[in-house]
Amino acid sequence: MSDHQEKEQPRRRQARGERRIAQLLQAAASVFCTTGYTAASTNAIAREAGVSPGTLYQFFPNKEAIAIELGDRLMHEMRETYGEALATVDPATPLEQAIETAVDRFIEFNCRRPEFFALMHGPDAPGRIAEAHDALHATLVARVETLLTGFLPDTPAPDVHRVAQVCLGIYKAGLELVLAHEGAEREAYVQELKDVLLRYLTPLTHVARTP
Amino acid sequence: MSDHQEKEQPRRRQARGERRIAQLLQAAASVFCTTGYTAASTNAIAREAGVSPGTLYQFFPNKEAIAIELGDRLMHEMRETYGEALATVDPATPLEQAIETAVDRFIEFNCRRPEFFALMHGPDAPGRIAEAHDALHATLVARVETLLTGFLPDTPAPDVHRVAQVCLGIYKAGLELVLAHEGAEREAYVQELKDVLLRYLTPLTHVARTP
DNA sequence: GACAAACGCGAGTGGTCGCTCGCATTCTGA
DNA sequence: TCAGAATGCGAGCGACCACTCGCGTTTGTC
Repeated sequence: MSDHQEKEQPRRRQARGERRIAQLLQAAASVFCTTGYTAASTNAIAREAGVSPGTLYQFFPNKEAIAIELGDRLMHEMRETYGEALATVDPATPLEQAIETAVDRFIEFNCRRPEFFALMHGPDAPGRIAEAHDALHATLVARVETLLTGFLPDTPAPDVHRVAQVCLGIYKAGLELVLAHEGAEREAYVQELKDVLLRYLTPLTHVARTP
Repeated sequence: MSDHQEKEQPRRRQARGERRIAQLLQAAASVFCTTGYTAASTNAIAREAGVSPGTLYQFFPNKEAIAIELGDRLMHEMRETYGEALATVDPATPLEQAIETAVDRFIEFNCRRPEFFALMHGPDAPGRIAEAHDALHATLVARVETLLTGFLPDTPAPDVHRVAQVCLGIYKAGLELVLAHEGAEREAYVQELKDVLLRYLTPLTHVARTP
């Protein structure tokens, strides 16, 4: 039991290889973004990156691994950029400001990296990607739940869970509308999204506020 | 210019043929529902229907035509069941009741025919299906807009348009949650959906209500 | 400079899918 | 009864896709 090397020993990479990987991931992001994961062909990704199919498979064992690595890097960039974006809000701040901050941050990230939405909310997701998606969703639900618990202290847990799910659904729907528009129109949809969430949640806090 | 027959002269069908078509469409609905349009293979549809691939192509010229015909029948059934579901609401009825009725009707239909959601909100849609989807969406937006105009008489048209889009986005998000749950939990999500819409729209009517 | 390893290529392989074709069977109408 | 049309079959065709392989090129190391 001493010699089982679980997975690939990571091949020694030259600087050129790392550059190629970044290039390929950028091409993959572009292709995934326009065609979705399933419809994207590895040949198309290689062509977009200006390399041959064989070169692509020098750095990724299969198509899924490309999406996995891209997803991992996006997730890492997200955490790096915002830290625990939602965790910094404490119940002392008004609900309106909490929504404002959270929505602005996530919208900004999704506008800057549209491939994140394409990968995560895309309909076609093979094994590991679907897992990653579910994991992220579960994390977000849990985070929103703890946040909501601060605002709705007397609401029973199952209800909080449901409200969190609804909030994320609303956010996703709003994000789609936001990404589909530009400039001033986009800003207007962002504001609508905030309004929807605020008006949905405000009455819940009032009900819970009992002396 | 007298003899160009634009499209197919509809072949004379026997009763057996009509039965096969219904059988194939039901199989297609099942397969589309579980795998989505693109991932669904015509062979799988034929197998599900218990016939050979050749038989399938006796009745449909290609894979897209299957989805088109299925979509058409679903649309027809929807109109037949609910008539102009949203048109029957007049501004005299309270907003709450209007939302109640519209949401209940559409939710019921989508629960009874889940393939409708799979076809319409599925990510993969080739030419004509995407067109049908866009047409349906445009119709719904227009309908919701006229409804909203009754409740928000003083709101400018672009704002009404945006609000209608947001309402449909919320509905779609809610529908996904509803379809993902069963029984009492499902009912709870239906109620949340109604609450979201009502709370989102109510302040708009108050603002517009000027003496 | 020499050797090995990493990089790069693109034709090729196996598999799947949409769809066809030749032929057999069943039904319709006279 | 019988010709012709509709129905039914399933092996197979062409296209495409994920992925491989053999071989040539570049890079790091001594």
